[in-house]
Amino acid sequence: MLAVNDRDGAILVIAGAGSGKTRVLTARICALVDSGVYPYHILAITFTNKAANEMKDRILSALGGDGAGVWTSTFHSMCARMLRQDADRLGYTKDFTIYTDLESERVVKRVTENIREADPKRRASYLNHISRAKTAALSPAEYFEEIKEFTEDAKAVTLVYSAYEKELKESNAMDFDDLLLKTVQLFETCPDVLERWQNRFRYINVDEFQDTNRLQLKLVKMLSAKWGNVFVVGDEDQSIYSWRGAEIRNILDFPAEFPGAKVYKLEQNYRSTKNILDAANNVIKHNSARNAKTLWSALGRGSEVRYCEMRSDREEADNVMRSVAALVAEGENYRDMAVLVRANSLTRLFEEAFTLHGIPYKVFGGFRFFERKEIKDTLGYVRLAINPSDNDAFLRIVNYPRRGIGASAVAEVAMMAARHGTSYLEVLKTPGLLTPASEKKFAKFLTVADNIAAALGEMSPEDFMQFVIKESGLENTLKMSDDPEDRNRYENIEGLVDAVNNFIEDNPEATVSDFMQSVALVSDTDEMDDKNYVTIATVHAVKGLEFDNVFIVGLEEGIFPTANAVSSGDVEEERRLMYVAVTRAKRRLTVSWTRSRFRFGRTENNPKSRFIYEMQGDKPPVRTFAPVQAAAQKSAAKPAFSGSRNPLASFVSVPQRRAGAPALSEFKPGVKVRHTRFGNGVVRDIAGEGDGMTASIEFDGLGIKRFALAIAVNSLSIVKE
DNA sequence: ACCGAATCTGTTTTT
DNA sequence: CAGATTCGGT
Repeated sequence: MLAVNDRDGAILVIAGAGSGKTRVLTARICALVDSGVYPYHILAITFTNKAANEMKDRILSALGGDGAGVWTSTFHSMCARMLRQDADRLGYTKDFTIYTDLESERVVKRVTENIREADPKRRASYLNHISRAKTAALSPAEYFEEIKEFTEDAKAVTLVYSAYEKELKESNAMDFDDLLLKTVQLFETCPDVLERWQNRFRYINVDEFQDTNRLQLKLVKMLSAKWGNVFVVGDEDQSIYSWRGAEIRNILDFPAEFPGAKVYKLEQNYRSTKNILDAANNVIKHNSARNAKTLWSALGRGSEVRYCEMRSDREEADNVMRSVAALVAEGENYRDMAVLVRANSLTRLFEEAFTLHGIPYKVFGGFRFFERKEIKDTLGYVRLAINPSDNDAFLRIVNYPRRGIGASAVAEVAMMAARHGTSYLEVLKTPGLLTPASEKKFAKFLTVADNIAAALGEMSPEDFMQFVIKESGLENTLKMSDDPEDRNRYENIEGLVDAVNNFIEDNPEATVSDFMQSVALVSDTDEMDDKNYVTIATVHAVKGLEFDNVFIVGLEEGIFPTANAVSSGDVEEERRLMYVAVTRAKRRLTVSWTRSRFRFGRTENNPKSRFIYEMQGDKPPVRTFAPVQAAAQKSAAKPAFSGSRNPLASFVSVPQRRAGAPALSEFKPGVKVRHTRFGNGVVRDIAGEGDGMTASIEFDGLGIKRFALAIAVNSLSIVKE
């Protein structure tokens, strides 16, 4: 291919959906190496860690050991790695903590309480402003000048921003935007560092360029300034992160930014059948901010797109569940199916329907393992051991588990820390700063923190993690607790040890510190694997992925496009999102909407999405597949199977058991159980055996539901009396 | 300091 | 509706 063999200079490849973007990038890198470029001099930046790893694997299998020198990573991981090396040049230590937005939110919340002008309710807005300011590389004072004319609370925003910055700096911490911003600043203030990296990265390759922001563009420009070899791939029609600061301009203006750049277009789609592609093209052509291009496919027409109008959200979930079962009956695999939603909250009914009928699934987008409170709390101890200045970690764990330390005691520490310009932990360590009564209160905690910090350098990551769980007192507290939720929490914490193990297995040289960094930067899709389950995900989470069978659900005005987009009149990004959703499908696409949906405690009746009309194009309205009404009603009253004669059992594949899941033999009539979604229940009846074993469980206020135990066991625990 | 009950509120997407 | 926050009682 032309683009691939064009070695030097700036090159932009506009690559339509399914046109083999990643393949082009990999082929390009292999071609570079073949032409004599040292792999060591090649940088490849992707959007997710998973994509980075996949690319690395592909390069390795194409080039063998030679490929190992190519550096593949995301912007954020790359910056974190660079900053670790030279953090001291910016006044941080190498052990700086990466604050995810959860931490940022906590900081803003705390900071807001001490600022008279600030309204605690506008937290989200402040965070937004801070991110925008950083992405524009503006200090609080500079940002104030920018916004003062049209922002009512510009003063408050500025105060919160600068207090936030102070907190982070004092905690030796950086947020996501800082990772990019501080790297740019490092390059600006330390030309020697920049030159070192320029000499290393002589060929820079960037995937998903349409989703880069200003700082990322700046980084690319700085790094490539010496050699001028930049190869970027992207598609403005798939730009779906403008709300996070991504600039479509980066790709549209690439030729202007990099004079002499060559531009290639890839318009052949190798992924989807013609019917699916027509639908995608029909949707996207309604957008104006784009370089017109039309994807074409050499594949056949394939199945018609299915349009399903449902009466209710439950019926919609039921319909998808049935379709999945039917497809599996035809020989399709769960792993080749995806249910795509606009918002996380819409996944719920699908989870319920799938659980109820024994269809294995995984949800991506939304709450992640590492965001669970108990996990965050446990990691708080690790954070404080690695970075003793991390005040947010201190506040998180100082009274968890309960040590009788309340707000007033903590306030005393905060005051002394401010007065003496030290970290909270340092206040505890310095004799005489606190009243004797407080000092006594904190003594236990201080010992724990000291012991954990001492253990950090002495133990293997795995032993250290175990030690933290014990020493912190979490093990005792949670194991002693009679709240069944706590048992679950403890199991999750134990899962953390597994996570550390897995990480060390993949990176034998890695330290706990490396693990912590990876935790902050993992994304949902990084966890995807090839096990046999249906993917339930937000459209954002499946960018770059493909599935044979795709269901796009909830296609109603106000949902997809969202109410916000509709009222602000800014529907183009929603349309690109729809385009991304449609183009995930290879062979079969089903879209559905419903006339009534239960949301926020009330029933909504929204008209079907404008995207439905657009998809259908000039073709006569495509036949709408009505739900099987009679059957749907019946099924709502009764599970689709009963006893051991489970018609699904023959093709249900059993997912991997969650660690600590109860043995199937533990389920007997009369046993009390807890389901992660349905709550507490009692087993009424058991039928079948082995993997085909099913249980009827009566839930408080929800009636009796029947489960395929081998699958549902992951969501069930036995409640011990 | 801590617990539970009453009350409020917010609901798009995430490296 | 569910999660967070506030409040009042111990």
